[in-house]
Amino acid sequence: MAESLTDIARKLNVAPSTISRAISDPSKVAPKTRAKILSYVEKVGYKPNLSARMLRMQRSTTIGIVVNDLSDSLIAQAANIMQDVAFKRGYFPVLLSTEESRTKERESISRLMMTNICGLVIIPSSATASILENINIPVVELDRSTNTNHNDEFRMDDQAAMQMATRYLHEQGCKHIAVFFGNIDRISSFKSRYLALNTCAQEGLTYSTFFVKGVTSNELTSTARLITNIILDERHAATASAATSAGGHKKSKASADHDSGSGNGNGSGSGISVDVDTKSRLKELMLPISYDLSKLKSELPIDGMIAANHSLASGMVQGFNDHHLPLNKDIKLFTFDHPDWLSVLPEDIPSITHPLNKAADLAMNRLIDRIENKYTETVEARLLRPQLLSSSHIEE
Amino acid sequence: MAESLTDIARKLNVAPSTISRAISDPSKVAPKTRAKILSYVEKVGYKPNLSARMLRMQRSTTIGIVVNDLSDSLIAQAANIMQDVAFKRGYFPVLLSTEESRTKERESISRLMMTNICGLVIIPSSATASILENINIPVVELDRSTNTNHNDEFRMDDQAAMQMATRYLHEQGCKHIAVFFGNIDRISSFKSRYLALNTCAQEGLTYSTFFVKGVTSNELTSTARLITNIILDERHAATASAATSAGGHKKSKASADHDSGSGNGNGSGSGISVDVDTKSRLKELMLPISYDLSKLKSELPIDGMIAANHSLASGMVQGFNDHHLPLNKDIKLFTFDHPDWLSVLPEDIPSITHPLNKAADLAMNRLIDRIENKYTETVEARLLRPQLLSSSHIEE
DNA sequence: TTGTAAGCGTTATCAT
DNA sequence: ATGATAACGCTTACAA
Repeated sequence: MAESLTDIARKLNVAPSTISRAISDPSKVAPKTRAKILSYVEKVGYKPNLSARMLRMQRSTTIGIVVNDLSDSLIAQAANIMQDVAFKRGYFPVLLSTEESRTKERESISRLMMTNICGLVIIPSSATASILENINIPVVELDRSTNTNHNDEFRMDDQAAMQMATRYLHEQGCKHIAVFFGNIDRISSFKSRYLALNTCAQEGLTYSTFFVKGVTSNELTSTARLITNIILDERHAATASAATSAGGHKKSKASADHDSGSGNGNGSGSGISVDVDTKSRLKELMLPISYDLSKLKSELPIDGMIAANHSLASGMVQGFNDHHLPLNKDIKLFTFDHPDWLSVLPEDIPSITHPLNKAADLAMNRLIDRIENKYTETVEARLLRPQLLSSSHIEE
Repeated sequence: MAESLTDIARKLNVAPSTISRAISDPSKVAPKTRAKILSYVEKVGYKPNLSARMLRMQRSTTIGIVVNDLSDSLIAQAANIMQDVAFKRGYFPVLLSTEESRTKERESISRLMMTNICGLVIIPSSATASILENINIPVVELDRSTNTNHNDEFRMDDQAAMQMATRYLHEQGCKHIAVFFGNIDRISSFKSRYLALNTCAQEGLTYSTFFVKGVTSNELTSTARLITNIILDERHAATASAATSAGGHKKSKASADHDSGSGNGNGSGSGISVDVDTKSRLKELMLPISYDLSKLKSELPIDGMIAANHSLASGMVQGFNDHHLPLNKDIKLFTFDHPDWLSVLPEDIPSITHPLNKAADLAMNRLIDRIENKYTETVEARLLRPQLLSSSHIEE
């Protein structure tokens, strides 16, 4: 068994309190005894019992970090940074991932509260507000918002980001842009990005919004892929009908599944086929926010696509690969989040860097400032400016 | 403040011990009082103080999980799985990431010990063995090994994996394969994969091994990229000189294009004049394990490349992109780990799936079995069979 | 400067 | 079936 403070006190013939002082407040003990104690403590590798200390002091140095999805490398990096900051400032971070599950979120927070955490950084979901209702420790919201204005918040300036995205595509000469979102009712960042779109009127630019079904990152990706395939099919059908529609093009894996059902139906020339079939298929893939398919087939074919996060972007890219279409040629792509895998693509995809690392740093530092009462202003929602990353647009 | 058990006892006019029993051992209390207590407890949302409980019971249900790199999505997924298993079996997982830093590893483990963890799953480094020396709780090693035979171990069967890799490339008609490793002295999986290579003699197949410098994933990637660029330069120079057979040292100009055009690769500097220069540059990029450059320039040009993990693979792919070379055409690529980003590439790269998720599940379950004395056999090193993933090789 | 003693919130062992 | 009591290891007045 590990030695306790009292054990050591007996061994050295001093009072337990002396040992305690020697460790925590060296000035309050005679240098000589202090040296004796510390050397012995060092020798036997004494580790104070944190449970006892926390119980006695009625406070802990444990900070909870609750994130939505650790498999997301952006989030994982942010988590790392927060752990670092916490460590450096003398706190002990406890990291939990909810996988976008409310049940898990509830369990995790509940369990964290039992362990006497002294603060919490959380990437909230729409369920978080009610879970946090009776919590009386400092909380900081990262990346998303509960919209309660109860806590400090650090996240990207979605409006600025969307502005950059649309302006960029506008400059590239795009006319009609498809924008992919996830569930805007569940995830605040999708919502704010969607709302931002309304402020992004660019001359001669129109948008089609797609609300992709799915909760997890993987679900978003595969659904986005399917939708992209449908869009590319549509486009192909449209251009092909202008010329002669010569059978189907070559597709691989994923597009094969969804095609098997429709089998290109009544294809055989005759302008734009699809219609009913495509419509119903699209409906299945999207959230029940009405989308007017006719937009998709307006005179202006889609020549730009924006993914509101990197999971959606991954699906888009896979869709283009399925069609053996080069990225950024006929249709310009643009993605939020600047995911790692961009570096491995043969073509550049312009992107908005998500300043999540910076936000994470600020969030953890703010939390600790709150804990230590070094920051006592009213709550603040800090929006971090994103950055446009693109080989053909190095300004900013 | 949160209510304590004693507070509740006072409110209900019962002894604290009765409350405690009502919660933890319902059979030991009268159904009537039990109901009264539980309903009240429910109402006020009583949360037991875990510090006090741990202090009293001299044990905890906290399990430490120490991983090397959370930004690695494979690792992050494994961490998730372990957290799940732990939760489901009534334990509380605490996740920490070391970023391959020994200091952090030491700190993390030390801190975990103070919090009274009852078990530990760790992805060990070469420093772990000494850190764990005086630990007397169950430990399970995941993915890598301390080679101490003190703990249960769950990881991939590296030998089988390397066999699959080389056999596959052999079947594809490769003759001379470059194999990229990281630091084999620091990371056991690199070592075992390297050692496995010796058992992989395939008829008419030769290997050149590259030990890539770097600790973090990013470092490995960027160094691997540079080395790949050099290899491709060499190859280009070789074929060019063969074609013109100008029997001279004209190769230097060959690589000029990609250097200027390759965008953000942190500049491989000015034109490449092979031999001396290349040799010294290669040396800088690789660990001081002697490598005979002449092999690289033997009659057999490299026609296959194996990356011993996905960070190295990422660098390779970027190298090919820098040269605007299609993957898998003249040089077949092969990677360990089956990283996510493969799905986003236009070309398939065959890969070995790392059965880390399975291993993580087994590891956490074994740990808890040890904690609960449900498993008392001597330590076991379980090697999990990897799987070959390739579009042109669906067997296995 | 150091020792003494009380108490943090639990649970286990007794006694009732 | 329940209540009283001690103890887990530590910190912190307060006393010496």
